[in-house]
Amino acid sequence: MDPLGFAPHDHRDCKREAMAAAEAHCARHRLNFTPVRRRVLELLLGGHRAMGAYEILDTLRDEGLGAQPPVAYRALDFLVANGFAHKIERLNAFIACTHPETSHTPAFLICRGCNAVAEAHAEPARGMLGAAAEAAGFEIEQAVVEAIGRCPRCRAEAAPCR
Amino acid sequence: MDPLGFAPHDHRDCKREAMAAAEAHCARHRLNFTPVRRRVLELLLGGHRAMGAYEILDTLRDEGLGAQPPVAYRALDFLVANGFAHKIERLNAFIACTHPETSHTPAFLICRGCNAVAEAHAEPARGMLGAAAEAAGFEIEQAVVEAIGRCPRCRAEAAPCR
DNA sequence: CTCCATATGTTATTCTATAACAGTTATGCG
DNA sequence: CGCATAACTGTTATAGAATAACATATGGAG
Repeated sequence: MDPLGFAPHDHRDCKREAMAAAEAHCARHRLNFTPVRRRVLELLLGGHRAMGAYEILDTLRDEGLGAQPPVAYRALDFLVANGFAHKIERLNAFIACTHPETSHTPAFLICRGCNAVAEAHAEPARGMLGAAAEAAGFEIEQAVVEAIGRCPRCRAEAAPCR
Repeated sequence: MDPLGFAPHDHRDCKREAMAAAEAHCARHRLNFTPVRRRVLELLLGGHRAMGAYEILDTLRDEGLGAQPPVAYRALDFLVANGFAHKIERLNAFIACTHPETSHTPAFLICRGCNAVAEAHAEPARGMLGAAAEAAGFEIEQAVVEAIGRCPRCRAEAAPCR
């Protein structure tokens, strides 16, 4: 559980930009960017890692923004539905989207050492999977692509002499 | 929750073959294919669909093979670790592998209508994702690829006139 | 103002998963 | 054989993830 993206950068910048993008998107689409929703996105952006719903809920509770699970889940549902965050199925956790607005099929690189998560692009509907689906008569609407492995930092720690 | 593979076939056959393959693999690798493990694989093969750990546990309990969650989870862990079954992260459920022995990177087609799951091949480590990982210095060890959509049957039901 | 949609608050429950420890069986080795 | 050890099972307890159901508030649209 550490920085992220696997490359150091200014978190404040990406947080500020992402919040601004979310504000703009909500204004444009008449979406209700309420305090709870805003705060949850801030938490995800600030944590800059995959966070469990209950971890987020703890903070909301401390801040008087809601004490029960549905409060957190509703906000997370909103963020996911609007592309501001993604769910990492493998971790049962959520992470802020690092490039919203861009239409994308997200793929994730999950480090099994430090649980850091990087978001990448992938179009699984094309390529082998798409072909297999078509052959089976299956219509792909959405895809979960999550690679588990080791990030540069953890690889370096594990095998310093390589 | 229905048949599977999206194509009708003789379940008895695939069940018998898969059990035989598991027996052989365990014998060859000195793995302990105990009654609980055997029974859980049978259940997965017989159900021929993604099954929750607690659904399996219910049956084990009825049959006097174990009443507590760890019993089911341990057996499932064994089956997954040895390639006899896979976990469907999206459903928090487990499914028997339809072609064990073959080394493979499984990908799944999950129907959101009936929850049927078909197993396909995919090599996400190649292609776009592999390139992105390499660029990030990330070493992929394993990947979860799950496509959500509609199977032929559910597509037909939903849009009979298409 | 009233109705309706949207969002929040709360209770309760279900499902998923694992930690921790106790007992039991199987196996290998001296 | 007898013992040590590893592997497996049994059980208790708890943590974590998710949602159903219903109550309340709030903010427009007509």
